[in-house]
This record gives sequence, structure tokens and C-alpha cells, in this order.
Amino acid sequence: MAMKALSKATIYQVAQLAGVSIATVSRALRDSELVTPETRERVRAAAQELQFTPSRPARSLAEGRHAANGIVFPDLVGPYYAEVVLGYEATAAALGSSVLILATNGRRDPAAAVRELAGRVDGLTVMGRTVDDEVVAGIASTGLPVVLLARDPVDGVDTVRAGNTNTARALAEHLLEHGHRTITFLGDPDDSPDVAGRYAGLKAALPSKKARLTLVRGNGLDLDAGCAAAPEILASEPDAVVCANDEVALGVLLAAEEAGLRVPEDLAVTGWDDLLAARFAGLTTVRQPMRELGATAARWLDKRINESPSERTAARRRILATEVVTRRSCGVHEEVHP
Amino acid sequence: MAMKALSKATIYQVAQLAGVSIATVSRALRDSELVTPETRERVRAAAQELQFTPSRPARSLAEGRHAANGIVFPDLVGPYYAEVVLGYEATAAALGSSVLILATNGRRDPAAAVRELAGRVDGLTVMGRTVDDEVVAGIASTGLPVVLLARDPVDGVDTVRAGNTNTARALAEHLLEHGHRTITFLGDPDDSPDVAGRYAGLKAALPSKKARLTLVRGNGLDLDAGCAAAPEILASEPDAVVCANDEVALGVLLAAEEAGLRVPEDLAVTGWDDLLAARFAGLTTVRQPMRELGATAARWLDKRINESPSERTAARRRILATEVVTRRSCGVHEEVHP
DNA sequence: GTGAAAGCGCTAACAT
DNA sequence: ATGTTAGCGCTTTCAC
Repeated sequence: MAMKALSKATIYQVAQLAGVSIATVSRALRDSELVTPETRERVRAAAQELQFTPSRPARSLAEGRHAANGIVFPDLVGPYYAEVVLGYEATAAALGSSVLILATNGRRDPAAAVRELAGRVDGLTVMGRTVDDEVVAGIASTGLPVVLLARDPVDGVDTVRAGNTNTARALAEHLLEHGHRTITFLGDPDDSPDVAGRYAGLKAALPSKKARLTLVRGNGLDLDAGCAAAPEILASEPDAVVCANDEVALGVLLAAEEAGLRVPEDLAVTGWDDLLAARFAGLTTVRQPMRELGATAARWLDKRINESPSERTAARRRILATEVVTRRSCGVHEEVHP
Repeated sequence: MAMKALSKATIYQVAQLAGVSIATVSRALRDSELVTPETRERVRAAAQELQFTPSRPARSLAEGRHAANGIVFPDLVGPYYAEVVLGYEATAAALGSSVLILATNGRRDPAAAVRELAGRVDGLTVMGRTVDDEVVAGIASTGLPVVLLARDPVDGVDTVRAGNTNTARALAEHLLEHGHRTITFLGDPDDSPDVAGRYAGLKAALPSKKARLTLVRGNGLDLDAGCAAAPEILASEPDAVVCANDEVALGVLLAAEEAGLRVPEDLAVTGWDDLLAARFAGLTTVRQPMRELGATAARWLDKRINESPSERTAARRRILATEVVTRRSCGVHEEVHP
């Protein structure tokens, strides 16, 4: 007496079992007003018994919408992206959307992957340097709502990002106050719009008369990249090294220690992101609202998806505030941020 | 001369433009052998011009598959889940699947959310304590391939997890060697199968004659939970506190410092996960292959999705190896793990 | 090699 | 309040 796996019940089977038409089943299950409580109950029972769940593709095809949206990021490695995605998922969920994720790193054809994703969703959030402006513009011109996250704006498309320039300036000033004059920036501005913004801000805040700024691009934004870049950095004998993010800064910290350098006495180091590890490493860094970045993108996207063509507003831009978090690594202080 | 947004080209429009039938378009675009190179080219051109992308729902409906799979986790907070999800996405992508993610925390009805997700995918990975065995069994009985991750097995369903018991034992022995006898475990075994396993392993390895083990459940697995639980922990005046994960251990570290206790001299602390922060906090912990957990789940799921009913094999179980990473926080050593 | 037509499982008019 | 029916856009026999 084998128990057959009830592969897929369809609306027809439910209708038959409940003794009604498929239209009624559809209504009953979606709490339409147009069904008597009794029939509704009968249908529910039948659906229950058959373990019926409406086919999503069929529904989407009929309704013309996916009830899902997507987020594309260059890479999920490291706490930064994870936090953003988390904020995104939570908000999207609250708004009734499923979320599809796509990491483009290691893809042979990122643009194609993004386009394929675009076909599965009602709206798309694009993070950082995943695809070119043209690809973004192409997708947006399809009519698909798009929100850009931590990325340079594209005409007519909403953009949310975290502040880089001003906070980089604040960081630079802080470093100058500490007496640091020979400063190295570690990070490749071509890697991401954020890195570019941080470098630009730093550069603008350090007039060449007051300080000397060297750029070391390094090879990536993770711990190993930081370690690996250390020799090149140390060669220029800087007072301070400003790193594009925390992970790379942490790598520098490790390498400096290895090299017998004391931080901050011999070398000041700063990061960006305020990861958990930064706190324990005593790393001066910049805090950015990662969850809120994701959440904002999800909210904006939802708004776009549900706005009628007539009420369509102009593209929005927002820069979320970031702040310097002062700890040991940038120089000796009286009080330190916990 | 307004430029109209080419909202949605359908296969019919492409067919018309190319002067062929929709069947031919379908074939041409999917590289069927049954089309002359010329027609294929003509169709491609038309598709290109119209920016045509096949509707995913329509395709899925016709093909009876989604070309996507899903992963459900309790919460994306903290580096642990993020790493697992990353490993999962990368592998799924390499295997040609899109991935849908779902975080059940904060959902009013996790089971419903999971079922809804199940309707969107060809296979599902369920992590930790997101839904009951019954829900899992229910979904699996539908015929939908399911893989369990970091969770107790369910009959007939594949399971991958990281080792807890043996490594907890090793950790216990290490603590005993350090002379610690009064030990507190911080973490709620009811929170997750992993925590339960870690506590059980520890308990088994600490015979009551040799040591005294106290359980403090605390309230969650993050930094704040660790800080908050500190008073209760310190009340029992333990030599060592074994924490369910790194974040909570880091919280204890902070609180201990606040209370004027030296680690490890006055109190030994250990964590679990080997987060980046653990390294910088000098925290003794357990390393687990998070990426590989996700990757394995994705691979297994793919295999299940593509296996024919005839070749269906028995449910697989695998426990990936974990290892103790010795650092400062568990007691004074000659050499420390970097 | 290509076309016609039958679904795939649902929603939403339109009828009753 | 419920049933009938026409799509939604694609894949895939089955003819030609």
C-alpha cells in the first residue's frame, strides 16, 4: 500500500473535490468577498486535503507580476554586503516580496546574468560596480523599476548611497590633528564607486602643502590583500595609512605587527565600515548604515513598482550619513570610542 | 517624437518581425538543431532589435520547472549565515540556478513563508531551526527536493552539518588541561540544533567528578546578548565560559573587561565560528567550513533535482569537520594560533 | 526545417 | 454567489 507522493495538485482537482468551479476556488482561496462562507470553507478543506498550493509561474503569468524583486551585488564576501542584503530582505519581506539574490563575481557574463534576473522580478536593486551604466539604462528603459545602491547615479534611476567624501574629509582632518603628514591611501578607486569617493575626499582634504598623499591600489579589499600590500605601503614610510575598508586595514594591522611596527605609535591605520572586528582590533574607522542602505533600496523599489505611470516622480537621490569612529589605531587619545 | 519604452516584447512580435512562426523563434533562440543558420540569424536579429527576453513565468509554466532554488535561514544577521549563503549562491550559480533567499526571523508565519517559497523553486535548502520537522516532511512529501543544513535530520531528507559534539569534547579537554574546573556554557540549546550539539558535547566531556558545568541560556546569540548575560555568568564564578558562538563570546569579553576581569587570567572565554573578529580579540574558538556547508547543500540539491526517479538514492548525511582554534582567551599558551 | 495547435495552471472578465 | 471562458507567453508534439 504505497503512499503516493502527491506531486502537484492543480486548481482543477481542488475544484472537483469541492464540487465547484475553478473560478470559485481561486476566489475562495484569495478571500474574495464573492463567496459564501460555506463554500469558502469547503474549498479550503479540499485544498488542505490535496495540499494544494497555486503554481507560482501560472499565477505570475496570469497576473503579469512576479511578486518578487532582486538584488545584485558584486560579491557577498565580507560582512558589508551581507548586512546590506539582510536589510533589503527584511524590508522586502515586510512589503510582501520574495527576493532573489545574484552575486556577479566569478560570472563569465555579469550583464547576461543580471538581465536574466531582471526577467524574474518586478524590480531590481543594483549594488556597486556590478554592471555598466548601459546595462542599467537598458534594463530601466524596459520599464522595470531599478534602484541603484552604493553606485554612481544613472539618468532617471533612483540612487541610495552612503556618504564618502565628507566623512573622508573629516577623517583626514582628524589625522592631520594627530600630526600625521605622510599619508598613504590603500585601495583601488577603480574597484568601486565607494572607494573612489573615499579617495577623492581624502585627496581633496589634504592640500599638498600640508601633507603628502600616496596611492597604493593593492589587489582587492580583503584581509589578504591588506597583508600583501603592506611592503609597498611601508616602503613609502607613511605616518598613516587610510584603508578603503576594514578588512584590508586589518590585514595591514597584521602585517605591521609582523614587521615589528607599533600601531599607532609608528604607524596610524584607519579602515572603513566599522565591522565587528574593527572594534576588537581598536581600529579607527567609519560607520555606515548598511542595513538602512538595503532597507531604503527595498522601500524605494516597492514604491516604484506600485506607483501608477501618472504619479511617477523624478528619480530620487539620497546619501545616508556616515561617521568617523575614533579608536586607538589612528593615534593616541585621551578617551576612546568603545 | 516620444521614445516609447519597449515594455515587453513577446515571442509573437519577434516571430512577426523575423517572418517566422513562434515555434521557430523558440527553437532558434534555444539553439535547437532544427533551424537553418540563416533563420536562426534572422530570429536573433529580430530578438535583439526588440530587446526580447522570454517571460520567465511563461517558460516555467510550459517547462514545468523554475530554474531556481531557494535557501531558508532563521536570520541573516552575523557573518555566519552570510558566509553559508555565499557559498550556496556561488555553487548554485555555477550549476545554472538562480537563488531565492528567505529569512524567517521576524515573520509572523515562517511555515507559510517557507511553503510559498517552495512554490517558486525546484529545490529547497532549509537551514537550522526555521521550521518544524512536520513542515519539512510535508514539503519533501510533495516531491520537492530538500536539503537540510545545520539541522537535525528528517527521514528521507539529505542533511549536511558541521561537527559539534567531537569538537566540543576537544574544547572541553583543552579547558581541563588548562586547569579549568568550574565551567559555564552560555547559549540556549533550544535555540538551534548546533547550540544543542555543542552543549551536549561539552556536557559529555565533563564528568561531574572532574568539573562542574553550569548552563546559562542567555537571550540570543549576538554581542548584546553576551554582554547582558555576563552578570548571571559571573555570579557562578566560573573559571571558564564556553559560549555558543563568537558574537556572544565577544560580548562576554567586553563585559568582563568592563567588570575589571582579566581574560584569560581571571576568566577563560571561548567562542564558536572563528569570525574575523575572534582573531583580533584573541578568542579561542572553533572553525567551521561555512562556505563549504553552503556549497555542499547547493550541490546535493542540484543532484536531487536532476536525478531520475529510478536512480534515486537514499538520503545522505554528512558532517563537515571543524577544529579548535587556540588563542589567548582560553588560558596562557607558549604559542598562539595566528 | 517550419508551422499549427494543444496545453502548462492560473486570474479576471463576462455571463448567469 | 458561482460558472464559463478567454487569455497570460512560452514549449512541444504532431503534421507537413
